[in-house]
Amino acid sequence: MTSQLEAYRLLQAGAEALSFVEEAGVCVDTDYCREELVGVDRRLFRSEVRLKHSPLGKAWIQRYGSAWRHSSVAQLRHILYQDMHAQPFKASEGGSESTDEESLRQTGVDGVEHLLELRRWKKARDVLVSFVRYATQGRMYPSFLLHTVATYRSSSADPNLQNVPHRDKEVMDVCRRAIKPSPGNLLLEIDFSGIEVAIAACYHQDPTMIAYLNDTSSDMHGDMAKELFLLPRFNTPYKEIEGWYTVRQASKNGFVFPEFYGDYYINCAFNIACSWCKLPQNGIWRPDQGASFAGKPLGEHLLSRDIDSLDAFTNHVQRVERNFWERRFKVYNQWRKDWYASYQRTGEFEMKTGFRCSGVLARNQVVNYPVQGAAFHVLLFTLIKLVERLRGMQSRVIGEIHDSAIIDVSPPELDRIIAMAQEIATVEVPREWRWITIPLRIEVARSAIDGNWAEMEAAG
DNA sequence: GGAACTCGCCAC
DNA sequence: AAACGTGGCGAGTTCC
Repeated sequence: MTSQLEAYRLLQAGAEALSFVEEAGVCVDTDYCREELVGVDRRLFRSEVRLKHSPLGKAWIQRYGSAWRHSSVAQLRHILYQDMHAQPFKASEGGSESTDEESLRQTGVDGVEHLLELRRWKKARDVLVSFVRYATQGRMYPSFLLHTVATYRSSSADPNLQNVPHRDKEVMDVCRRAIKPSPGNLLLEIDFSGIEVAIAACYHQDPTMIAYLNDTSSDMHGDMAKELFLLPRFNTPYKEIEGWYTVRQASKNGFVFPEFYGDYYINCAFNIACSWCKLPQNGIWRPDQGASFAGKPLGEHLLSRDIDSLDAFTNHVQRVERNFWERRFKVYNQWRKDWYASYQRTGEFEMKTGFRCSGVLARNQVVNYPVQGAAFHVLLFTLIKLVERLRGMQSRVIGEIHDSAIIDVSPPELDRIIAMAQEIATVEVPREWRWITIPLRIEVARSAIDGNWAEMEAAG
């Protein structure tokens, strides 16, 4: 078992390595930011005009006049739930009626789509403005901290380089085009794929999970997708069927990962029904909408197996969940129970990397912290070694996002750095930590020379 | 005029 | 029994 002293040494070396990362800084194209802000502002203006002329906007201005602010959730709450008598869909953390994206869509009020569009581009605007604000002579210097997070992960600030938009393709493009390699260089991103799932397996040693992780031809998310959506058998491989990727993603992001984090079937069923099947709308189960698979909407696949309501789907997901934890991954499930019981007895637990957690923690925290923390420590170890070995070279590690490192690479050094990263991740990490019993894999992506962070291609 | 709070939302 | 884990940040708002 790794000792607390080793944990301390990892933090010490990590802090030193990250100080070099901070010193290197990130190249940012402020001319691009300023130009792009013109277009973003134009989008914002157009959406604001549309909102003003919608029923929602009219009601808003009628009550607040020139004091109306589309960014004021307090005003919005009043308009939606008092003046327009919309049905609150859920409460926020503090107990008031929520005005988040899901809640706005659920109201069905005419005009919320313009407000959501405003929020989307406001986010992009905030990112570009912060880049301009933090840039000095074409570089900015985000902080990477190791002492702020309960799980012993890192955080980033001023600006936060760990939450630059990615999933929304359009917004991602606008924001990440601003981040560049140094002149003549390229950006390289080294990413540990599925690291949290692999690290979790090092704790629970579930044979079914280990088999999935060792057999690259198996596909856990694909198997779960078939079960979740009751997909029929086909003569052709699933991956050749239209919509397979979407269905698999729905299963992964709507069921498997939420279950790993501690969510449960009622939420999963509802989210999948809303986000992927576009169900239920106004309480009516409409199987003809949403993502489709083999030319048929997912709702129809479900209907053909007698799932004709949200209740029926929820019951089905409950059965899938039982099968998931009580049969498929029962050893994993037993580990969660034992791990939590041990915490309840002792009031503390220790991560595989030697970090100790104590205090009043909820069950989900107790189960998640050791995985989240140790997974990050694998990245931190890799980053420390990379920073060490890049001394005397031209390339610099310039950032880190929990399971990936970003490097500003001088082209002649590219192949050497990729080989270095492969060696560290797949040989040196498991040699340092014998408890790593699952093979670790990295994915490498690169930009063009003088490219940007929005246009990354697989490399290595 | 600033501290502290809530809310929404981006990342992993 | 409980019910998605960890952060940072901007805007609005309230309080002192």
